[in-house]
Amino acid sequence: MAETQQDGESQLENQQIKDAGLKVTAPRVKILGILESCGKRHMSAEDVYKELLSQDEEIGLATVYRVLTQFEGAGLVCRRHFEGGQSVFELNSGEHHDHLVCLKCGRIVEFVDPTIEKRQAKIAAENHFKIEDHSLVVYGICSDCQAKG
Amino acid sequence: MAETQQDGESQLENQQIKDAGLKVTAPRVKILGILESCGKRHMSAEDVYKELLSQDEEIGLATVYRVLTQFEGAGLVCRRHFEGGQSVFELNSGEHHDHLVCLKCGRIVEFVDPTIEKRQAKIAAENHFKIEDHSLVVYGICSDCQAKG
DNA sequence: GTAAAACTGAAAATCTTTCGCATCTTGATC
DNA sequence: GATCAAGATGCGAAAGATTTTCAGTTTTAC
Ligand SMILES: [Mn+2]
Ligand SMILES: [Mn+2]
Ligand SMILES: [Zn+2]
Ligand SMILES: [Zn+2]
Repeated sequence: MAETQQDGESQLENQQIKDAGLKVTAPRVKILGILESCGKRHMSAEDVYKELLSQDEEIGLATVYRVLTQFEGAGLVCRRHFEGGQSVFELNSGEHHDHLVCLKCGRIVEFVDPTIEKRQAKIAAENHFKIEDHSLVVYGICSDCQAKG
Repeated sequence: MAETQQDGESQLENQQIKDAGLKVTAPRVKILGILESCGKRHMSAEDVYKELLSQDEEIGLATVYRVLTQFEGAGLVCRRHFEGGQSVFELNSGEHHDHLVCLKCGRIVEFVDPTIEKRQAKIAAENHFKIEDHSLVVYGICSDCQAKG
């Protein structure tokens, strides 16, 4: 049917979803599209849901959570647990990075520090842990917020 | 009255609570006592609550959360947000440290790495953030769990 | 096309944490 | 020690985030 037809941009998402081993469905295509082109790199499920609402999409919040969790399992997105309630999701850029978060405005800066990564590996090894993952978040006040008082 | 009498060990807790600017009440003394002598350095509110139940103490879960939050505000304990729902609390040893957590058995190893601390400060400074705090958790499999398969 | 398998939205259920409030304690004062 | 106001407690209810359930729908393989 005509409704099944997708606009050009969706072809990319369709393929990514297929490659991830998931079936191509409207909610998945839509949500991936939002993550890719919404401007905000770090979004909560609620953020995604609101964006869907603003686009008059009939997708429930439960579905948003379900799809984001599936995307996480498939390696398409990463889930982050910063301070303060909700998890935030971001497209998996392929390369690991850590975060600097402003406690006032929520601004996020991403960074990678090879020295820190190496030290972590060393610490894990010294304690006979097989390292699987890590989470480093530095909290502070960004320059804008410092200026504002 | 006789019920008010406290055993010797409690004197220490009483003083710590007073020093923190809090009134000395049975739940506070009991909870601080558990944190100090329960053996587990990192406990969830639920863990503390269960320990209280096992000691036939009539203290509600809401009170446990309230007291732990007060202790946190007073600097007596630190709250940690590891993966997996519940926050865990530990006595404030005075000196900051980070954690290595086993994903299989939950075992926790504490560590401090001056190199990492310095790099974090540098990264914050480079991005014009006034650093306030940070959270570093390394997840892995401990040697025991590796051996078990 | 068809049917099995996978997916969906809405509502209900969980899980952790916090609130509202009537009742009880603590600690300072007489 | 008795008094009393400020502060704490316990309980159940509520909140907020996320997951599960379930009956109807869609996708994909043949
Ligand atoms: Mn990021
Ligand atoms: Mn610790
Ligand atoms: Zn800011
Ligand atoms: Zn282990």
